[in-house]
Amino acid sequence: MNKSEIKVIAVLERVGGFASAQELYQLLQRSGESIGLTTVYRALQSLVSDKIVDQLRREDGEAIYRLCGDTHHHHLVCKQCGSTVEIEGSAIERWTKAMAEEHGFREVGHTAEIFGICPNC
Amino acid sequence: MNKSEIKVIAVLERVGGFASAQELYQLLQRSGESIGLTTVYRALQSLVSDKIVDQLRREDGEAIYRLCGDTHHHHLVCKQCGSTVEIEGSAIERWTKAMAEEHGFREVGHTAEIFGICPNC
DNA sequence: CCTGAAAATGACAATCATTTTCATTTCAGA
DNA sequence: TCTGAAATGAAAATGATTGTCATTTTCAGG
Ligand SMILES: [Zn+2]
Ligand SMILES: [Zn+2]
Ligand SMILES: [Zn+2]
Ligand SMILES: [Zn+2]
Repeated sequence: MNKSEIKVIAVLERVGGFASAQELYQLLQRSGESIGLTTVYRALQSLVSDKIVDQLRREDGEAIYRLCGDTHHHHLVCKQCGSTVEIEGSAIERWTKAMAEEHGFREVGHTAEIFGICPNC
Repeated sequence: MNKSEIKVIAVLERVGGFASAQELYQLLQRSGESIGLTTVYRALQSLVSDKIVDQLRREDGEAIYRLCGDTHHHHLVCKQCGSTVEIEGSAIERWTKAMAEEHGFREVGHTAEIFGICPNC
């Protein structure tokens, strides 16, 4: 965990939700931090692989990031405005286990995401 | 529904699942069709807005497309050798519906994939 | 304090999917 | 046949993301 990653975490805390790398870069610039765009990207990559931030995609394909809670969860994402809800996924956990057992797979993990249009849109 | 859109639908039928615009373009070229990449993109845009084709995003942000109404299934993928098994996902369908209803989302779809290590590896 | 190796940084260039431009071709209808 | 709107596609532009590489910072051992 280096200096840049700390700065990125701090700005993500201020944002309190999803933001793109470019947006985070702008925010850091405006708040007087000296940090390059490349470094913002690198810090985000590192934080994602350490599971400290979540990465998703806007409808246009741009990556967006936010601090992630530590509990395992899944996402319900609005296709229009990008707002997300963290949802309960015990059904998926059971499904994963059942399918893995049925086909003899070990060390299984899964990805699951629901997308649709939210009540506000 | 013009000539290009028909060609794109035909190749999507042959593919039988998700494919990117670039992949569809390659396939059309190889099968001797004369069609430009720009036109493939335009046809896909039009088909998406007519709800004939579903659009979503790969993990890297590239857009992928499939015909609506394809028989829907999920994949169990080996992390080592890449072999895949198509698996049944009615549990996921129910989960999707329940979560969407609970949060007031409309027009929902989902992605779900299990990865692990297969019996041969 | 030094000192040098390793890690971090950031300006800049490269990549690549997607969109825009614009000149040309098609083609339905008068 | 004539005409204009729609379709087409090559080429250029766009924009997020990644790669490169020279420079700077960090820091453990002497
Ligand atoms: Zn999360
Ligand atoms: Zn919404
Ligand atoms: Zn395997
Ligand atoms: Zn399903």
